[in-house]
Amino acid sequence: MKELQAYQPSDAELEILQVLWERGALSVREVHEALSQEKSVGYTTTLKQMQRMLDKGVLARTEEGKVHYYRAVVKEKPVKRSLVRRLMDTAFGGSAVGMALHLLGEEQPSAEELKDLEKLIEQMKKEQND
Amino acid sequence: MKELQAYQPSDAELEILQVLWERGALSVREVHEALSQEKSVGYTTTLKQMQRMLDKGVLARTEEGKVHYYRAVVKEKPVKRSLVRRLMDTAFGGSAVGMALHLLGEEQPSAEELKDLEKLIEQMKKEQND
DNA sequence: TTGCACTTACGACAATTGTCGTATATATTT
DNA sequence: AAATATATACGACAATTGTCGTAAGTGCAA
Repeated sequence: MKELQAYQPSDAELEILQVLWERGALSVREVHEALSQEKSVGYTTTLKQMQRMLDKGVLARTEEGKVHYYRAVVKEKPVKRSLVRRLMDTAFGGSAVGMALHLLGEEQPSAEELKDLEKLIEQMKKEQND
Repeated sequence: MKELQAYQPSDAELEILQVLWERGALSVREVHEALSQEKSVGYTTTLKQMQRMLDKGVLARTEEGKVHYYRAVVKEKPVKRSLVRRLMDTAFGGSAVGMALHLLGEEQPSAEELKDLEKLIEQMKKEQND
């Protein structure tokens, strides 16, 4: 049985969510400023995207004077999980390890990161023997 | 400087590519049969997708009687790499390890897979000291 | 030679996306 | 109160996607 299809944000939506997940409730202006650091885009473009996300129920907002403050309704973890899962399913035959190997093969992790990885693996080995 | 945007197949396109990467040059019928195992979709839908991919230069074909045989022009590795990278950049701040950790935290790998992972990590540790 | 059976070619459609321009409403400043 | 900023609301557009229906071509079987 396939999962009910989870919410899959588009690229532009994900960028906006990313900002809101990190910084909480923000005005369109604030989100727009944040996005502008990364790319060039019109204010009304960001506004429109956020309004559409509001319609979809992905964002919620509260009004304060003439400014509207938006916040993410969808949770970061599950959304990212579903994004990763889709790619994992179509491109890596559903194998998390396969995808992880592919990822790790791409770049040299720092000593710090290697330690995290080893710790995780240790833990997984232990769980294996339960 | 950002990379030139690489080809990013849509979901349906990726499914088709997946079949062709695995099995080489196939007729539309054959691809359609393969896809039908996974989901319900009309023959002409698959045909249309493949024709569009031909237009884009993503696929190439040779005619043989009335049947056309299609093959992938784009390479599996780079395409997957770019797909993973996009998600990694937008959802995991560009950290491969961050994404890998997220992935591995999701499911219990088999003993076999754990071994692969450990081997990879050993290798990376060695490279670190070069 | 007629006519299935099967293939490709084409066109159409609705939904989604990314982008804006323009209009309107509302504060804030003179 | 009038003018100036600044926010939001709305509508539009082109491109992409996923899906088909229908037409037209081709070759083999009866």
